[in-house]
Amino acid sequence: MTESAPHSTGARKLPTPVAAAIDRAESLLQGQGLRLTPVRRRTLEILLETPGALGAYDVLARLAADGFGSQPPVAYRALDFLVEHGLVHRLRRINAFTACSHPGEHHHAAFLICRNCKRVEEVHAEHLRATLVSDARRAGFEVERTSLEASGLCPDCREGAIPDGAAT
Amino acid sequence: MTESAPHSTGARKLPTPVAAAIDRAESLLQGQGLRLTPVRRRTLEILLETPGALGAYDVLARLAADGFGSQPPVAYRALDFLVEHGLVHRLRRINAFTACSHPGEHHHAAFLICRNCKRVEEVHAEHLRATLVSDARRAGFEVERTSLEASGLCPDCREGAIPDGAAT
DNA sequence: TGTTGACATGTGATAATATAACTTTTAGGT
DNA sequence: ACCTAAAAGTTATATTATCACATGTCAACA
Ligand SMILES: [Zn+2]
Ligand SMILES: [Zn+2]
Ligand SMILES: [Zn+2]
Ligand SMILES: [Zn+2]
Repeated sequence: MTESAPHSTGARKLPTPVAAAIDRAESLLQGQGLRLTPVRRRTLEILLETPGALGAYDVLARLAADGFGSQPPVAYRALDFLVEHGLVHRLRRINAFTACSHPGEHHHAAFLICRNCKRVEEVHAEHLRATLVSDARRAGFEVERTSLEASGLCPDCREGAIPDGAAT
Repeated sequence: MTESAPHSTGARKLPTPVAAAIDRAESLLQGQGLRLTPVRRRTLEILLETPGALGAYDVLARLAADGFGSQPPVAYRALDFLVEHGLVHRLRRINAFTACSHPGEHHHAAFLICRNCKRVEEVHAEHLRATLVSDARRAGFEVERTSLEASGLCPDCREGAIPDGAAT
């Protein structure tokens, strides 16, 4: 129900990147006694198949089209689960979700969101996070979670791009 | 309509911190040919009077109570204007707004948001921003705006605090 | 094997956040 | 006084997110 990407090599055993990511996700979860149920699996696939980020309702529409429930909690529950277990990230600047590009590595990431084509790049941000945590500690504040996001223009969109608009 | 904070010294000329901030804001705007109209002024006051952050609808309710319009665009327009001109920051993790604590200095800030008491601390983040911008440039991405936010526990809330919950 | 309990899913209703489109008012310049 | 542009008001609607409760699935185990 989710095949695509034929190869020029006769080899048709090679899993697509999406399938590989799903397998990896499944192992990760099983190692923690958690289940990648059908809705969750399909939700992750949907995000993996998408270059940019998707809103919860975009995900929901695709899930419903595949025969899953069509009410918001269906999408939000799957998304929340995947976020909680590090397979998906939530982008607060744009109220959207994107598949993690290196799951299972217990990482902290920052996100570069193209305002033109909506593509999202996940970059490592251990150092950013560490700096923020230590700045915070200096103020007596104990950091639990962070949102490190930037919007701007991706490499492909930098030419012929419209200026900008409002503030930070 | 917005007085409070009596002093023990007989001096009653000293402006409150809020009034001072309003004056500063007004000068800053006038210097750019912009107007701090009544709704905008009151909106800024409301945020300045609040230790934490307020949602747009909280602001709206207060504005309406003061005789301004009671429909969402009234609040959103004032808030957007203030954000655009650096007097207010928008917190995307919590869909809320907070007065800038050092306006007019063309700064980039990060925000520490207490999940317990909702208080918000604004910290300088020129270095964080610079790091992110340069990490991004290395990926060919041109940063225009950033959201650097953390949630956790403020100094006052660290004792007797409930553990935590979900993921980043 | 049947019961039970935890987890997962489905659904309807509603809350919370945000914007669009249009009208009226206001502040300033001529 | 008249005109114009910006601001404020208002109605309606779009978008995002959660609550509450019913139903289904599955494995532990009596
Ligand atoms: Zn990731
Ligand atoms: Zn782009
Ligand atoms: Zn500030
Ligand atoms: Zn606190």
